Amino acid sequence: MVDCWIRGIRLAGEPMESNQYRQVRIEKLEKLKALGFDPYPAKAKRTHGVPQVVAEFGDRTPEQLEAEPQVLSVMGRILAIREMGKSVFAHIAEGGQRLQVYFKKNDLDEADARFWDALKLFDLGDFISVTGSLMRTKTGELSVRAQDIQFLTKALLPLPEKWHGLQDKEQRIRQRYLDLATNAEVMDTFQKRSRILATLRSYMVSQGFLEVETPMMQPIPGGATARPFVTHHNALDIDLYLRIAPELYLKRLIVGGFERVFEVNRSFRNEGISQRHNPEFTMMESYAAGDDLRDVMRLTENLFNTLAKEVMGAEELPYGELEDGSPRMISYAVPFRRLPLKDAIAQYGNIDRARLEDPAEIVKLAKEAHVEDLDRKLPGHLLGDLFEHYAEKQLIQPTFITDYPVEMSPLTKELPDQPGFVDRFELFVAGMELSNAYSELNDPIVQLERFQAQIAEREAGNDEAMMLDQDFIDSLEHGFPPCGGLGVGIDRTVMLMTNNQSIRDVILFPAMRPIKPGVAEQVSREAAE
RNA sequence: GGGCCUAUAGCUCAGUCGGUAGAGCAGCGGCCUUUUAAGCCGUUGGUCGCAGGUUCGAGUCCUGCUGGGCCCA
Repeated sequence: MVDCWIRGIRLAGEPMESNQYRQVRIEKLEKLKALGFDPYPAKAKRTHGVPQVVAEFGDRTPEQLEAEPQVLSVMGRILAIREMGKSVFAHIAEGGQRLQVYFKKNDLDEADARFWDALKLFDLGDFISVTGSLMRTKTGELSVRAQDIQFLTKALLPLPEKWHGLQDKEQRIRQRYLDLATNAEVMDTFQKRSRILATLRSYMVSQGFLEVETPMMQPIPGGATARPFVTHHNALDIDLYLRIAPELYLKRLIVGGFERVFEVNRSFRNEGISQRHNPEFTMMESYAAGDDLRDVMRLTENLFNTLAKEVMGAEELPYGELEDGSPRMISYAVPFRRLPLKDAIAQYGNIDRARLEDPAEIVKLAKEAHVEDLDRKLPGHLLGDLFEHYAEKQLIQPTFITDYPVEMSPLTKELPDQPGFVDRFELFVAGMELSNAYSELNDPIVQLERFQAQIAEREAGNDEAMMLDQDFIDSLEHGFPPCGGLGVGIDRTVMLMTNNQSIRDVILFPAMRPIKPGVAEQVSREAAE
């Protein structure tokens, strides 16, 4: 059978390399057993985690460690072993941090030399727990001087190279565990991602929002213009769509009387994969009754400012490089710049602002910009295309783009003084759309008209246009108060904060093509039987 | 969808003009009781992504396929 991988998971195939490494390690495993070690015990002896040891004792001097001995037990995966006759140095890692262990033959307990013999059976990748006192070597490195060893797990397959780590981009994603185990900056990115999410949640809660959960499988996908994934519920015998946004359900909660809610979870869009797009991605959406777009802007800029300061420790963070190779700095100082969409096109496209008021001129400009599907699109759509073409990539410092055409925004309240345009912003940073927010449309009659315009678009061939959700309209008819809604792309936020240029660097298991599609189908069929 | 690049040992990478497949790390056998990309001596390990073609001879040239990366509409 051939190997078959889906999103990094090997579904079926030959046993992993039956090579010399595996064979040798199985023999060592047997020898460990013969010495009386359980190669896979259930519980590790541990008084401290490695990060904890580094944090608590990292600044102790050799004298302090001698005057006040710290005896502790730590567990970790062996990442390096340096044998020196009757001394052995090793680095163990846990939680993304390393600690040196010093095994000196005379220091080890057990007169029968069991530990010393076992040491020779350790491989890179094995887990051990070590008990001993903290010391500093003569080069000053904090180390555990081992007296007692507990063997925890035998690894049968080798880790990637210790110095370069795993480089092959494909393999790093398909076998993310090896990437995490050997590339410290990868572990760091994902630890920061976790802290960003925790900080985001506490910030939203501090602003009076309640976290809620709404369906990820929806009978009518809504809240965005995108092609959905379809799945099937057997017992109900209905097709369901993986949600493209939680919006319409969160709004129902506002109708129900929740005042401020937010949700952080995955949405799914059946579109291409790129450096900035993964078919499933994480979004935070929030709805605040009584707020308008100005309130949402303040919420948003303070959110990013808080993330930068609390997680990364600075208001100004590097993202990518300038042409001369120096880091490009992004400032999250508030307030962020505000710029209406048409002004952005005029400014960055070097276009006479007056032309953007004339539909015929807009079509002409769109032709010059080589916009696709020109005849199918309304002037409002073309403005969106022109913005993408001329302005988007140049919006480096955080900028709220405002005053969007209504055609691009079926769920947003119209601006009273600007017919055809709505009270919406998108936040751009480093040329990326980070966030999208509306003064929510709460007039059920206008909302129904907007849906009908969407249906007309769908019939004209735009399969990303919205479907009619009558229950959502019904909910609006029961009274939906003025409301400020916000969506924040979490993956892209993590990219910015951690200075990663690809969304795949901030998603643990991004979508990937199976290596053998034919076999994948066969395997899943067999599994289903 | 189009263009460019890429796939060689478990990992990181060389491989010249087409002429017997290489190094470092890792592994294995030794030496070494404060090393840290430890060092020293010896040594195992290859379906050169897959399938064709050209050639006396292909890792190398050509075609197709597959996976991955980058750029463009």
